[in-house]
Amino acid sequence: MFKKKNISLAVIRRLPRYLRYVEDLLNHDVMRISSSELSQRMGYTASQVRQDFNNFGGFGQQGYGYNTQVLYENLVKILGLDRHFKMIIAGVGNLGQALANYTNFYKKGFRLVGLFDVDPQKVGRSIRNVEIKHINKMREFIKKNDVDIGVLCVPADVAQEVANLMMEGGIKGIWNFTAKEIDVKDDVVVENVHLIDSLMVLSYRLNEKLIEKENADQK
Amino acid sequence: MFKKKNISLAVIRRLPRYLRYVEDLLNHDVMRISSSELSQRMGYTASQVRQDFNNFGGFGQQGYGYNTQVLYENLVKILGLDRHFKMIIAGVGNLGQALANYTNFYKKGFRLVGLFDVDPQKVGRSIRNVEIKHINKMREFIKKNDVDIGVLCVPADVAQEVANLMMEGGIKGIWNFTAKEIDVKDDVVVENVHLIDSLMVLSYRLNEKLIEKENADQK
DNA sequence: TAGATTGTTAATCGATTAACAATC
DNA sequence: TAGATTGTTAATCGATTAACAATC
Repeated sequence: MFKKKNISLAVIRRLPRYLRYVEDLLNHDVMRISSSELSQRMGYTASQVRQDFNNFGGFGQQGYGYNTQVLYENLVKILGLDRHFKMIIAGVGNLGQALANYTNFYKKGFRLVGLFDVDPQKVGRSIRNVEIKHINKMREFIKKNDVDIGVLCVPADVAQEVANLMMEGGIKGIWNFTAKEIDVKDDVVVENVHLIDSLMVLSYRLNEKLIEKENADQK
Repeated sequence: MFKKKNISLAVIRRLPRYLRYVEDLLNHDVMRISSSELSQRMGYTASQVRQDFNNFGGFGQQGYGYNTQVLYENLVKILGLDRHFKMIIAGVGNLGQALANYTNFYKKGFRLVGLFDVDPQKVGRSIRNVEIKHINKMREFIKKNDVDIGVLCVPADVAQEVANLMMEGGIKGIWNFTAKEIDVKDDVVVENVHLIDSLMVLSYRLNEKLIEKENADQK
C-alpha cells in the first residue's frame, strides 16, 4: 500500500477513533457514510474528516461518500492491524493480569505469547493458557519468538531495567504503563499510558469548574 | 489563586508531566532549575516551558530560574491536587481491582470511597478496606457522600447506562476506561482512557517502520 | 555592577477550517 | 443530466519558537 510520509501524530491519534465509529456503523448495517455525517457523529468538521482520510490516499467517491466496509478495511490496514503483532507482558500484578485478560486486544490482532514476573508464587501459573515465566527468561524468549511488543507493567523503580532487558531481546515496541519515562534506542517505539497524568487532567478540569463556581458565588 | 481563562488542552496535558519531573528533582535535592535545563530534560524548548508556566502567572525569578519547591507547590495547586477528590469505581473486574489497589492515586489526593459491581460473588468483599456494594446502591451513595469522580470500568455494553446512574447521583467527573464514548451532561467532565486506541497507535508506528524496512529491502 | 534568566512580544510554523472545482 | 459529495487548494486560526527588554 502506498503511504505518504510524515503524517502528524494528531492525525494518527484520531485514526483508532475513526475505526471505532466505523465498526459501529458496520454493526448497525450502515453501508455508506458521508464526511459530513461522520463528522457530526464524532464532533469533528467534515473538512477534517476528508483531510485526515486523504493523508492516506482518498478512499471515498465523489457524489456518494465513503463505503463503510472499504473505509473499515483501509483503516485496519493503515493501523497495521492486519499484521498480528506478538506481545508479552512484564509484571503480572493487578494491571498486568487485567491486560492479559483483555480479549479485545486479541480481536485487533495482538497475540499474547508470554507473561513474566519475579514472584515465585506467580511463576508457573497461567492466564488464558499463557504460562507466567520468570523474568530472567524474558530476553531469550523475545529473541527466540521474535516478539514485537513488550507491555511494561512492573513497579516504577525497575521500569528502565526491565525495558533494557526487553530491548536486549530485540523488542520493537514498548507499551509503558509505569509512571516513569523510559529511555529507548532510536529504533524502538514507545507508547505511554500514564494513568496518573490522565487522572490529574481530570482533576484540573474539575478544579477549574469549582473555581468558576466559587467566583460566581462570591458575586 | 488567580487563573487566566482558556488555557489550551495542549498545555494542560503537559502539566502532569512537569509535575513528575519536578517531583524527581525534589527527590534528588535539586532546589533550583532553569527553563532551559528543565526543557532539555523533558525534550521541550525553553520557550515552551516559560510560556506554559506563564499561563498561570509566572513563578520564576529573573536571573535565577525556578525554585523547585515553589514550582512544585504551584503545579499541585494548578492541577487541583490539594482538593482531595472523592472517587468511586464501578465495575470491579481485573481493571477495577487494579485501579483500586493503586496507592499512587491516594498520594495525589484521590480518595477511593466506594466500589460497585453486580456480581453477587464480589458484593460484600473488600479491597483496601473499601467494601464492594451492589451497583443499585451507587446512585444514593454518590448523593449521600458527595462523590466527585466515578471511574467507569464496566463492560462496554452497559457503559452509558452506568454513566447515567453516576450522573443521576450527581457525579462531577467520569474517568472512562470503556471502549465506548459516553454522552454526558454539559457540566460533567469526562476523561477517556481508551487503552485499545493507545495500542493501535503503537501498532501504526510499528507498521510504519516495517513498511520502511520492506521498501529499503526491495531496493 | 555584570551575568543570568525570566516574562512577554513578535515571528514562524503547523493544523484546522473554508471554499470550490472535479467527478461520480 | 442534475445533485451530491469528494479531493484539494487557499485562508484562517492556534500553538510553538525566537528574540529581547526587564530585572533579579
